[in-house]
Amino acid sequence: MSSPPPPLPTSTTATTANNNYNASCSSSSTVLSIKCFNSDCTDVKSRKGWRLRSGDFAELCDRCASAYEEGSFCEAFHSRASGWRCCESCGKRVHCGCIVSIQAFTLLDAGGIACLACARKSFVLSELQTRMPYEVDRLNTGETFSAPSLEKRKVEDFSEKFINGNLRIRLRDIVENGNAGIIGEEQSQTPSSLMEDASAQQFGISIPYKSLSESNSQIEGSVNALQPAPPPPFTKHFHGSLHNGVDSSVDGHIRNGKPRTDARGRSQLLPRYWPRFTDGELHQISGNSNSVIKPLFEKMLSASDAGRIGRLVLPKKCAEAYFPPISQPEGLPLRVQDSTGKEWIFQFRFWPNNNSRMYVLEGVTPCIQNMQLQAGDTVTFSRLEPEGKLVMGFRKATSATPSDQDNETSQIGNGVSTKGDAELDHSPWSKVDKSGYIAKEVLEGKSSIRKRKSSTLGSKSKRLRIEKEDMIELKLTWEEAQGLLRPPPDHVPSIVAIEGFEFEEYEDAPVLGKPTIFATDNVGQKVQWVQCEDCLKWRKLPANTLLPSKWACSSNTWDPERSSCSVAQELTAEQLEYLIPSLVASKRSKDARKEIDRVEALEGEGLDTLANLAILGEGEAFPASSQATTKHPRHRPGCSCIVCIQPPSGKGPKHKQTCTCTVCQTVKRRFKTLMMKREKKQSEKEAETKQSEKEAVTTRKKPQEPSAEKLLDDEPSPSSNTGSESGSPNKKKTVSEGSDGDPKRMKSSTSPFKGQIDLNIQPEREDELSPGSDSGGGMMRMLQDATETYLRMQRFLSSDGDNNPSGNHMLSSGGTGEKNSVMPRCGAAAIKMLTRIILQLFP
DNA sequence: TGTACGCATGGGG
DNA sequence: GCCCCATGCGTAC
Repeated sequence: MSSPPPPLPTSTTATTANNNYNASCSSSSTVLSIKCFNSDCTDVKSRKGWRLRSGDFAELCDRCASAYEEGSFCEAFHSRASGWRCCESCGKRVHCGCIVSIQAFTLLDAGGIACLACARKSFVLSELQTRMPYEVDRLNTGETFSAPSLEKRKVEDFSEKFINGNLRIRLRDIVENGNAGIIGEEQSQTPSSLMEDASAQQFGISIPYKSLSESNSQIEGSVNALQPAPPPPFTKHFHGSLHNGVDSSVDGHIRNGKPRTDARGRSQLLPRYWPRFTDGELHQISGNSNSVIKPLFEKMLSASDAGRIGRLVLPKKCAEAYFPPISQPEGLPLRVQDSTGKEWIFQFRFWPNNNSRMYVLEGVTPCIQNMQLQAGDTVTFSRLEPEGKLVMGFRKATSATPSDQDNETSQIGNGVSTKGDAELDHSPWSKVDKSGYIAKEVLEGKSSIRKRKSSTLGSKSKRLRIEKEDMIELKLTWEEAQGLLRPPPDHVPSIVAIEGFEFEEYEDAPVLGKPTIFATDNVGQKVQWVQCEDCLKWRKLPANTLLPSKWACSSNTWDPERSSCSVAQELTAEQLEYLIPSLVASKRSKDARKEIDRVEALEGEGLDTLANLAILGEGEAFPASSQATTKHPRHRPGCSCIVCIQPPSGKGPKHKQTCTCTVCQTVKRRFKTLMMKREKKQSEKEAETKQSEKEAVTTRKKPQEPSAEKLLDDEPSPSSNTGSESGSPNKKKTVSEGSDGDPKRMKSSTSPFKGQIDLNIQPEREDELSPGSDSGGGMMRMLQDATETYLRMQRFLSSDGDNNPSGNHMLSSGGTGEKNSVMPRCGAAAIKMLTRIILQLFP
C-alpha cells in the first residue's frame, strides 16, 4: 500500500522552489515584468505557462514554456523540492502538489499516483480530467485540500471506458481553459462516454448545485426565474474545450465532481430524451459567451409537435426535472432563447391526464417555423449557466441512411455542421440497431405529416404511416448498416482496445460500401454476390471482399473470366430469386403486374362490364370513403371513362366497343347467351322473387345514395336513376351507345343491358371496392370470384389459343365434355356466377 | 367555417 | 397492468 501523498503545498508550506514560484506569482500579479515568470530564469517572457491562482497565466520564456509543455519544468527547476513521488506503474518521478505538474499525474484508487502516460494506458485518464478542474479550481481559489479529501475521491473504473487513441491532453489547454482540456484530434471519434463524464464533471463543478426543491422554490411563478435545476443526468458529445467552466465563484459545496443526479437522471429519463449535443451545437448555443451549457434533454418532433397546433408535448420526466414546477394546468410562460439568440416565450403548462400530467409547450409554432423544423427533427433543450437561461436548439433530421447519419454532416442549429459524432447507443439515432427504427422514426414523423392530411381516410394505424415499400426499404438493420461501412480509402487504422477487444479506428468517417448478398456456393464455400453497376449482372466474389460503393464487372479481379459486362451472368434467374428473396417478391410483383396488364389487355371490356355491373348494382354499398381509382383521382372504381379503362401500363391492345376479336366476341356471345337463357328460364314468379330482393337491396341502399353519388363523381347513381326512371334497370340504360360525346352517356353505354361490354378492365379495382362492402359483400365476393374465374378462363384461352382459337369450347358447351377437364368447368362456374349476379341485380 | 383549446383514447414501452 | 405520449375529437370562440 502506498503511502498517502504528501500534503500539497500551500502558500505556507512552500518549498524553496515554490517560494520562488510564490514570490514570482505574487510579484507577477503586482509588478509588471518582462522577465520570465520562472525566477530561476533570466530570459524575457514570451509565452504563457500554467494558470495561476489569480487566474492569470505564468508568463515564461520560450525555453521554460517548452519545458513546461513537455512536462519537464519541475524536473528542471524543482528537482530538489519536496513532493516528488513515483508513478506506481512506470516509476517516473512526478512533482506532486506543484501547480506546474498538477495535471501530470493522477491519484490511484489504491493510493499512489500514476503519471499521465500510465494513466492513459490504464484508462484512468478520465479520472485525471475529472480531477483537474477541481484541483485547478482549488488552487486558484487558494483553497487547500488534504490528501484524504483527494483520496476520498472515487476513481471510477475507467478501464471500462474507451480512450481514444487520438485523445490528447494538453496541459496548457487544461490550464488555460481551466477544464479538462480534452482535445480530440478527431472529435467525431471522441469517446462519448468519456465526454459524457467530462462534461458532466465540468458542469457539476462549475454550476452551483441546487436541489430540485431549492430551485423549484425560486423558479415558480417567474418567467425568467429559471434557476439551475439539478444537473443534467449527463451530457453527450460534449468536448470539454468549449468553455472555461471553472468559475472562481465556485461555492463551498464542491463535491467530487459527480452530479448527484447522475444516476437518478439516467434511470429516470428515457434514453431517447438524453441529450446528444455535438460540439457544433454547443458552440452554436454558447455563441461567444462564457456561459456554460448544460444540456438538458432533447426530443424528436412528432407530427403533432411540428404541426400547426403549436403544441410541443414535453416528456414528463424532462419537464418535471428541468422546467419550473407548475401546479396549475395553466402553467406559466417560459422564456426560451433559440440558437440564434432570439428569445421566445412559450407557455409551459400541463393537461391532467389519467391521474397524471401531460406537459406541453404552447406557442411553439413561430419558433419551430423559424427554425424550419418538421416532424422528425429534434429540438434540444439546454441551459446556459450561470444565467439559467433556457436554450432551445434543434437538429435537423436527414433522410440519409443511418450510416449516412453517422458519417455525413448533419445540419444543426443555425446551420452549423459537425462531423457526425460517434453514435451513442442510446441516442435516438442509434435506434437504427433496432432494425432501422431510427429511419422509421424520422420518416414516421415525416409521413405523419402526410398522414394528417389524409387522416379522414380513417386508417386504423395512427402512428405508423409508412408505406409498405418504404418499410421494406427501411428494414436496414444495424448489422446491415455496419456491413456496408467501409474504411475510408488510403487510411490505416489505429488499433484501440476496448474492454479487451481490439477495434480498428479511422480518423476519417467510414464510407458506404456496396451491398452484397452473402451466400454459400455449391461447394460450401462462403461467397458474396455483387451486382455490377453497369450491366446489373451479379458476380460472385470471395466472402471477405470489401467493395467500394460502386462496383462494376471490370473490377472483378477475383474472376477474370467474368470481369466484363459482356460475359453472361453466372446465376440463373431461379438461383437469383432463391438468393435474393426481395427479388422474388419484386419479381412476383412485377410478374403479377405483367399478368394483370396482360389480362387487362386481353379481356378488359368484359370484366370492366362486371365492374360496372358491380358498381351499378352495388354502388351504394361502397363506402363514401372508397378511394379514387389509381388512374384518375376523380373517378371511382368501376368508372369506365376513357382514362379509367386504360390499362395501367398503357400496354396491350385496347378493346373498343366494336371490337370483334375472339375475346370480345366470346364475351359478347356469352352475355348474349346468358341473357337468352335468362329470358327463357326465368319464370315470372322467380322474377317477382328477385324483384322483391332487389327492392330490399334498394331500400337498404337508399340512405347512402348521396354518398354513392358522390362516390361515383358526376355519374348518375343507379339508385337515383331507379328513382327517377320508374325503377326499371332496363329502362334506365337506354342511352344509345356513343350517341354523343357526353361522358355520362358514354358511361351508360357500357351497361351490360345493352349487351355492350367494356373489355378494358382492372381486376385490381376490386381490391378498392372491398372496404365497407360488407353490406353487399356476398355480391362483391361473387363478382370477384366470377372475375377470377373468368381471368383463369381467359388465361387458359390465351395460353391454349392455338388449340382453341375461338374459345368456343368453353362457351358453346357450357363448359362440359371438352378435352380439358378443368377449364370448361371454370367456364361453367364463371357463367353460372355471372348468371346469378345478373339475375340478382336485374331480375 | 376555421381555429384553438382541452380532454379522451389507445398504442406501445 | 401501468404509464407515457401521440393524436383524435368535441367544444367554444
